[in-house]
Amino acid sequence: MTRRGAALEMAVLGLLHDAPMHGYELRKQLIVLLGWGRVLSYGTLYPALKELVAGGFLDADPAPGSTGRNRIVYALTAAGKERFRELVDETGPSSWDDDNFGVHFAFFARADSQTRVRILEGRRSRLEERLERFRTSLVRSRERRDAYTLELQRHGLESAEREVRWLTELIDTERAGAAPGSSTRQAATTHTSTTTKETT
Amino acid sequence: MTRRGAALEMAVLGLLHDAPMHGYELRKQLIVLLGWGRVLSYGTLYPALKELVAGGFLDADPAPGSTGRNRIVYALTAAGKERFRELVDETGPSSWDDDNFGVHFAFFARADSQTRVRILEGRRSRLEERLERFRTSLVRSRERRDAYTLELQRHGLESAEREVRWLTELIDTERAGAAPGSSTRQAATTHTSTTTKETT
DNA sequence: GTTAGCATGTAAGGAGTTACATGATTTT
DNA sequence: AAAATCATGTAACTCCTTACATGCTAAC
Repeated sequence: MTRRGAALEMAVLGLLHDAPMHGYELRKQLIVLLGWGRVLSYGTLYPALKELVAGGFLDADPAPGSTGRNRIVYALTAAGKERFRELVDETGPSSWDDDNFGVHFAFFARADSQTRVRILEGRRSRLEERLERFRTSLVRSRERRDAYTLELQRHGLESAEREVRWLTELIDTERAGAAPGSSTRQAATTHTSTTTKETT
Repeated sequence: MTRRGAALEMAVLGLLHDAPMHGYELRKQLIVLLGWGRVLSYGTLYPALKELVAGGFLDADPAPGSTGRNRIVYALTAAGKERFRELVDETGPSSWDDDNFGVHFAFFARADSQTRVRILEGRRSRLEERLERFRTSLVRSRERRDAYTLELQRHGLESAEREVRWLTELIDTERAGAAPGSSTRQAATTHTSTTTKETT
């Protein structure tokens, strides 16, 4: 029970809940799912899958499909679905960690409104705490800081404040009983039209 | 030569370049220096210091000062100053990594303008690459995504775009031969006045 | 005089990466 | 038939955290 990254566990279970997949495909989906610009490596994924199989959350079937190659298709077991539900319903500190918040958000559609609000609020207070501590330490030590250090801190502060405002908006929307992005914005695809160079 | 976190190494050398310090104090400074809301632990810091001493970059003096307690004050050696200079002048990919960029930026005042521009541009292209890949993958798979997934991705995209704009502004400022924050903005402390709730 | 905070360290382990090893399938 | 890319895995190593162990000093 080596506690293999809770975020990864939840993401894997959530994706396989939608549709069974083999590891290679799963990895690509995982990378897209969250802002994870970082590449999730096989050295992380395969051992994690192995453990989930050992724990009885996944079934591993040597794919009989398509061309009969050596792929292994993973699918959620009943225990896996139950485990995913537990994770989705979790509203403790672990759900608003830097690492876990993104995954929880990605599967918000599976949670009920109360859960969503609790997680969003938890996340917001965590950020506000950090912000507060940061501001105080800035005030305490403003001697001898050059323009670049100041700019770095100003930018950090601004980003964090923006994040807090984003969360506040989401909380308000949620309380009003609506889905995000339904009012003002066009959701995600305003840009995509230009710059479609395929430099792979 | 275990390659102990380049970011930590540079931050330690940079801070001790300004003023000798003992580990406990150093840790607090390190946490403030960057947006590091995360707590840098002693289990990371002390072994790192040990290694820098072993490498000849730091001198460790049992503090004879103040009350004669058991503190160890670290100071840069000549080799340490040289090493720091190397790190400051470095403009390769390592200088625009997620992990290292912040530290390099924090010590920008020590680098010359050319170095600064190179690092800023490197950082920007790295972010733009990521953005491009992200946008393409969004277009490729817009089926079956609920409002929350879309909102998460929209927000991620927006943050990254904002970051790129920030870098562009800095590059322009740098090319014009000015320091950041000198034109429009008031640098860092515009907020601090409101919201001073002390809910610890 | 005891609690809080200063100060230094070590051991174990968690969460991941890189590099390697291997082979099947598809594309050129 | 060669090259690309699909696909699965392991071993070694990195960087960091948590938890522990120790003792000194300041404040209440």
